[in-house]
Amino acid sequence: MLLTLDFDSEVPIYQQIRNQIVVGIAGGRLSPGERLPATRALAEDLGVNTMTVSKAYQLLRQEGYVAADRRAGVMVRPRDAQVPVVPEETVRGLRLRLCELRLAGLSREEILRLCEKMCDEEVD
Amino acid sequence: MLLTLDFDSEVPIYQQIRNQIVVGIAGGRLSPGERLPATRALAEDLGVNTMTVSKAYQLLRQEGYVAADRRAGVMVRPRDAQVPVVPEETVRGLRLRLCELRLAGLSREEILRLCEKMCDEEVD
DNA sequence: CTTTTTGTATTATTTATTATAATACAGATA
DNA sequence: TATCTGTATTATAATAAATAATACAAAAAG
Repeated sequence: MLLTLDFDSEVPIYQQIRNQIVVGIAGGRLSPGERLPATRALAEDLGVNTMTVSKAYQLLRQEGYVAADRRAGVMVRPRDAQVPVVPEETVRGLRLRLCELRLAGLSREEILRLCEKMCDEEVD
Repeated sequence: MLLTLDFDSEVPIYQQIRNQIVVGIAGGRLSPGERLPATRALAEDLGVNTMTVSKAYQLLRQEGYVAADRRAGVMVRPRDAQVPVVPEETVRGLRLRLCELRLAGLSREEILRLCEKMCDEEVD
């Protein structure tokens, strides 16, 4: 998994890391059970502080996307362990983006086609 | 238009104001050409600083969602003045939310149904 | 047993962002 | 003239984000 950071972005680094890992898992580029890079290794790789990566990992753990094991590091949550709750922020965020697309002039059908396309990107 | 602020949220207040106005425009609760509340009035109404509202308005203006006129205040962008460019952040944000729904266990069809429902909320 | 690696906690510091407060100004309106 | 409009200004406070250096417990490898 290749992570690309945008240091000019308003989005905090730890959030960028968290977001890209979420997209990576959903897209199948990170498989259930697969190990994520060690905190220090990823930090050095990205050129950021150890605690910044740690904060991203803790966030992912809290949200149930990964499981942190002291012995084996951080790994992608196995397929059987489901997270049934849909965060309210996810729903609100989705609505916001759909509204933005609407106001950018896209039709209902164009928007839904885009959503379909994105859903199909997620091959696992 | 009723704005509801969450002061405990991680999302900045000016961003919350901006987001809710965007959703309000797309949902037809704010019509093209309609005037938004005066900066000071909305600030007092929400119990926040004048500049916080001003920052939200400036953001909306930069993004092309509203037009600020010194004489008449801030109004929703008329229907004819289109904004053809889809912000990269919008696309990235949409993908992220779809991925989160996927990882929350929703099927492709459930997600698309949700998107359809949200698109139909936007009645204008 | 020693060394290494794991995530993470700690403490301090720096920087950037966010929000507020009190004024003020230009332009338009009544 | 007085009163709106958005916004610029300056200062200040509070919070968040990121870094730095160190440390600790737990597990694995040598």
